[in-house]
Amino acid sequence: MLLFQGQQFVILPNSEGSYLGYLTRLIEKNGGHLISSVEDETGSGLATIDSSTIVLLNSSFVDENFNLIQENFLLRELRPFNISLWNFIKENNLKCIDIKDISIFIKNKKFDLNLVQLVNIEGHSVFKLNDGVTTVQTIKSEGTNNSSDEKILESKSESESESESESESESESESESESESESESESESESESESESESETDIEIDVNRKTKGNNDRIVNPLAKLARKYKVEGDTFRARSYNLAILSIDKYTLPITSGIQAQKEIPNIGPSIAKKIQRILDTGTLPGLEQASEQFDSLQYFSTCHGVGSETAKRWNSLKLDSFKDVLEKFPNEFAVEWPILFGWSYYEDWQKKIPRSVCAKYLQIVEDELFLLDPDFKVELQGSFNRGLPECGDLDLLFYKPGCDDLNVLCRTIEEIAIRLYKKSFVKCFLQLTEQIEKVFGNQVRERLAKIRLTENKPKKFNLAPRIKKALLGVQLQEPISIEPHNEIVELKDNDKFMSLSNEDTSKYDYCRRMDFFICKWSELGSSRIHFTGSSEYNRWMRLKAIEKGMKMTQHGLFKDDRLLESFNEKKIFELLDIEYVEPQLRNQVNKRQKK
DNA sequence: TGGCGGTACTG
DNA sequence: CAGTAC
DNA sequence: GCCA
Repeated sequence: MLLFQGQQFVILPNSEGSYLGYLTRLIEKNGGHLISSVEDETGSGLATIDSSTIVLLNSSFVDENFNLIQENFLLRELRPFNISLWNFIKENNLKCIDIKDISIFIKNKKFDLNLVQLVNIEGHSVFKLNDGVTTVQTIKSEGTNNSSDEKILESKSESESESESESESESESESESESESESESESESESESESESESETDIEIDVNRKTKGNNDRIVNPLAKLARKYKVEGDTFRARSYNLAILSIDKYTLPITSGIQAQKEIPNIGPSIAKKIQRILDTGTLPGLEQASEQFDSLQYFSTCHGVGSETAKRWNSLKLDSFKDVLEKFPNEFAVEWPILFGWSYYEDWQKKIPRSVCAKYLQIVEDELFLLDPDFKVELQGSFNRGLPECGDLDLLFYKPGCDDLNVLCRTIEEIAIRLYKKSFVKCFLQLTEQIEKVFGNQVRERLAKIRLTENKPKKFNLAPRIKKALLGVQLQEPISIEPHNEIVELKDNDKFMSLSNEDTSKYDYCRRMDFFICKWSELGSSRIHFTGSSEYNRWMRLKAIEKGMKMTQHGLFKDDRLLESFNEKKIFELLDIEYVEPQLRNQVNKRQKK
């Protein structure tokens, strides 16, 4: 008698991509029947599902207390026709388990649901915010079926798990006091954030800001200045300009004079006010045009991973205008910092945004490999994905293991995972070296060096880190993805194309992506999640709050006088800082109205 | 006038 | 230490 | 660059 004989399973959000191949084969080998996702829109596939079907949930949607998390993300990964499947599951109370728990049955050689913890999928919508308002914030990526989305999401959430119930309840108590303090601006109604979520661009990337509003002719020159200062390495000045721009965007009235702007808009001081007046008078700013040539040069170089403002300025002042130029005139510039070679090789790929629907595929691959290595380990997508953005610049993966604070185990694991995935050709390159990584990857570094004829100068002596707390990688899917990113990028000059490792076939979109592995101790899960979810602006703002209160906030926790106050419980950290807890989706920009 | 987030990795 | 990146 |  086979283990899963006669038992039906369905994998959510999907089992496609063959990355779950290992598990599906395992199940089928043991006599289980796997319902492939319902592939037609008629819903007829539902007929094959009955109340005894077991739902296998992708582990990234299950938290340590076996509650469903990130239901909105789950729904987004489901195809439109599978939304009804999800409805069916909820209505009929189908049993859900974490897909990783399949291993428990295998281990015990027994299929018995008592062996595992069922996942609680009721009443755990992330749309439940602290203020008790059910926020249906739909991210406007592919808006095919918003209506059905919302219907499901309105399921109210009274049954909270006890683990978070205390923090919930007390933040509720003070929520009403603040409701009137901020009247007009953006927060008013959530539905509105869907229609113009464009305003929530990251502070770094207002390059692609849309033209809107009267104040745009003022903002554009300022944005240019911000980018200019950024590539010049004057980050504080650049940041000031960006903050000013965000403030102008929030200011709904037309700007008629510099003085007015300085008086009424925050983050605008005498200098920017003067520039605004100049723009109002003449339509532009002096110096922008003639500076643009230098700007192009600096931008061209510093777009490459590993090249920052200082290197870019140095190369620019040496009158170099391409990487090849640098190579020919100053070959030693490359002899030392080999990661730059990969930045050069994937120059264009690494600028391409990743549609969030694709991100899940990348996660899946890592998850499957991690499961084989240690099924107790967890990995989560952080960064812009976690904040719900429709496109991500890179993928930030946070690894941890419940109960494990051992840095050696954690470091070793991400290193091993990365190496295994390199052998499977998913990982294309590493940006640091350890002894182990050098063994498999060293030759490719040497190959890149040989490509620019530097092999002789620097035989094969690399600095090897004893262990790595984070792994910076380039990764690539085997099968092309049929979704095209559409952001603008800085193009590699023809002279420099000979180093490119991008796929020649531009009809396929299997770009190389930047992926970062991070680890955190179990005891630091909360502060790490805050840190890696970002955004960077949000982190800055939060850490500033900590400073104001005489505390210090890092990815390792919240401290006062070097004493740890809290690092595990995310909500508690917010509480200690007197900040209202907000879901990751609302951390794309700083929310001016913190309460209490 | 000093401060601007705090940490990890490389050479 | 400076430089770069997260 | 702006702000405390």
